[in-house]
Amino acid sequence: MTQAAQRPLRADARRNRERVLEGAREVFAEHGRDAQMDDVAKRAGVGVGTVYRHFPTKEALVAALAVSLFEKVLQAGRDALEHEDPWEALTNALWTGGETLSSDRAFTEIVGQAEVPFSPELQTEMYEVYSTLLDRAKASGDLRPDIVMDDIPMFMCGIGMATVKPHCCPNAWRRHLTVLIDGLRADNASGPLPS
Amino acid sequence: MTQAAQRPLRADARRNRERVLEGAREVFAEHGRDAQMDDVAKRAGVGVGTVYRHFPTKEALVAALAVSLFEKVLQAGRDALEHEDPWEALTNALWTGGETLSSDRAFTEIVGQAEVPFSPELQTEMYEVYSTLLDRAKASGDLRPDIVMDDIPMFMCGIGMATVKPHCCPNAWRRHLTVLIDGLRADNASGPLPS
Amino acid sequence: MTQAAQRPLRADARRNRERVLEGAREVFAEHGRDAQMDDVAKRAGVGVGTVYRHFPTKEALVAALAVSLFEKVLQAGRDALEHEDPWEALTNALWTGGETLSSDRAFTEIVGQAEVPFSPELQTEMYEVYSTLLDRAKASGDLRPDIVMDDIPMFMCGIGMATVKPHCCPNAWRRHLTVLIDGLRADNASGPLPS
Amino acid sequence: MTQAAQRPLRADARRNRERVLEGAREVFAEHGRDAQMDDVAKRAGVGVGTVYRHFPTKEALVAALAVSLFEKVLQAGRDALEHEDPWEALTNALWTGGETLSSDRAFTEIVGQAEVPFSPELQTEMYEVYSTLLDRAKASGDLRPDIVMDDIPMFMCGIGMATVKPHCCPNAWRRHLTVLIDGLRADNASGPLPS
DNA sequence: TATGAATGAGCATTCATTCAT
DNA sequence: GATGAATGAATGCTCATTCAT
Repeated sequence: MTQAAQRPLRADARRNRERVLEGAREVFAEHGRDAQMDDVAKRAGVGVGTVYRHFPTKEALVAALAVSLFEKVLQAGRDALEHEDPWEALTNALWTGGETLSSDRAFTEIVGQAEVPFSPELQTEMYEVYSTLLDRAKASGDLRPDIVMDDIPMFMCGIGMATVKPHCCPNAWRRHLTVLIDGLRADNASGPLPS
Repeated sequence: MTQAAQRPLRADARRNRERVLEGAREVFAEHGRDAQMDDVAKRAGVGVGTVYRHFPTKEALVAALAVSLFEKVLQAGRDALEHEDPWEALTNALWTGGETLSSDRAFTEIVGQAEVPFSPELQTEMYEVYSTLLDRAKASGDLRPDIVMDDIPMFMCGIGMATVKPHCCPNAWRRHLTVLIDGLRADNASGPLPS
Repeated sequence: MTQAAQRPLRADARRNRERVLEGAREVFAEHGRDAQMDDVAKRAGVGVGTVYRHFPTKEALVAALAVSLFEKVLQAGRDALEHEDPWEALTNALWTGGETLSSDRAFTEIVGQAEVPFSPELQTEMYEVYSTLLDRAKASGDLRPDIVMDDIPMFMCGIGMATVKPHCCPNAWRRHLTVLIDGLRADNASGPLPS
Repeated sequence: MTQAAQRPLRADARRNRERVLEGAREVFAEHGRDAQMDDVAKRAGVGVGTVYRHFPTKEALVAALAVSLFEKVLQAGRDALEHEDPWEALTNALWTGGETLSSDRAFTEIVGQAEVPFSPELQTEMYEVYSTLLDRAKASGDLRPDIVMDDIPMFMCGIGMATVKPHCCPNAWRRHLTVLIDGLRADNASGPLPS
């Protein structure tokens, strides 16, 4: 009942929340983290007040944006787990994740800043999914054995960086990732990674 | 004599300029490009006016910082040209350049933003030096033949990114570069780079 | 209805705009163009931000002030056109305009500086109204025939100047204008004006 | 002796003082009271320190400028006393004073600001000279009898104002003064001045 | 004594956030 | 709830003045 009474409102609110997030994505992609809340509101077609109703601070809005991207990368990992071949699975995750990141300048800006708070659940699942991918690829002998979970975001950020530079060809990140993946192969390792 | 009479003033001013640059380097490294001019002044132990005497705007100060790093990377390239072995030369340049970049969060912040105006001379020399390094390494068959000059800054930025993430171990960028370099070897190329 | 629903906001904003203009008028009258935006805000009883919402820069605020006075002077001219007697009409315009100018030190400050941008429409109407006044008074033989439109602001500024000098009696400008008007009579012309 | 020993220095210093004043005159004429001390120094070909050696504050420098003009106007009055004809004498003073003022935008700017402190001696002599001119012209029946000493600076400022407006013809102030002088004639007075 | 580099209070302007409508 | 006008702390920059050389 209460549910029934509230649903219309919630649908409205949810739609608004989405519009704000979408507007924020666009505006942050264009202007980086210097984008202004007023511009987000304008792009979303709502008043600033509405932005603040859904996200208490600018920081919270940025965090929400980060989470939404984080989740896409996580999903890329989950999907990749389906692949039989461990190396195929890992590289698939990296390519899909790269695609996501490269399409969103905001992400790099955001992750470039410290302290983006992802929920423990999200982090745990991320850790588990990607650890599994890494472990399998190590077990099959395809992946350098000393790669660790913490190296992954670092690689991903490199990709994001490739996206930011405006003079690069749109494939820049793909070149970057190609080299990186070749470097990840166990066979190609010139030696152990510094620890 | 006239020289001796003039030098003290200039020496003082030059010293102050250095102090400002050094202070700026520290402050920007700590707070990124949001660092405040007043803080730069405080760190340098001078008044804000002095900062502005040497650098007309915040933008100019940041640019000066970028140039000073750019020149270090260029120097790394020049030095590397001395090496007999082409592959040795290239990787040496990358390692030395990486060392420079990784020690300075500001650089990544700066390069992450578009429009850093380096002088044409600087850019030209940079291009020539690194092109030579690449060409030699390609000629000797060590480097993937389809690597181009434009890929270099992209790789470097990836390194910078590795430095920014605060939770990474101090060797993070070295792990990144190790993988990258292994991926650059002609022998390890799984295929051509997307163009 | 929709009107009624929207008006309150606009009415509020408009009221605030007026308060800002009024505050600015007072503060600029007191401190000249060196008056500070914060003081304008304080006098208007609003935050600085509100001042800036209505006038994007200090310059724009000053210009708005100038326009508002300019319009009063124009209105003085329009009203004067009603008078039958051409000389009566002209002197009336001058007296009324003088009254306006003398009450506002800011205007003199502003006009004393070059480059006050009045809209072409405003300037055109000003020109037409005062030219008519002059032509009529010349035609009736009351006014010196070689007076031209460009002389008018000059005379007016003289009045403004009389107002600025703080040691003058409040009637100073009236003494000034009295002499001036007597000098404008065709009968009193000792010779042609230098061109 | 001490005198003899100091004179060379004084000559130097006096020359510098003049250079500063001259530079200030030029710079204030160009940029009005917003002119900067550094610019004055540059124009005078000296360091700022030297400007400050001769004039303790910007205010003092501006005052000195005002005094120098004030003295020219005073001199114009003194010279005019030589004329036999009282009306000739008065108008001559006005024309010569006008010439001086009109050549110096700075003066208007300066006098436009309140509180320019002239020495009592200067003020007294000014008062005496011009009062004499006025009294003689009243006695001969040429000048409106209710003109008082305080009206003079006001008229002069009107002239200064005519000079400031950049779009006016160079003779603008002469037109203004012509009208004014015609208005000063006793015969042309339409009535008493408001008091 | 002259110089001009250094100083820092002061001011215009911005923008995240609040709150009356 | 939604709106956008209002708020004011924060920040880049200026310029009169000081002082080490």
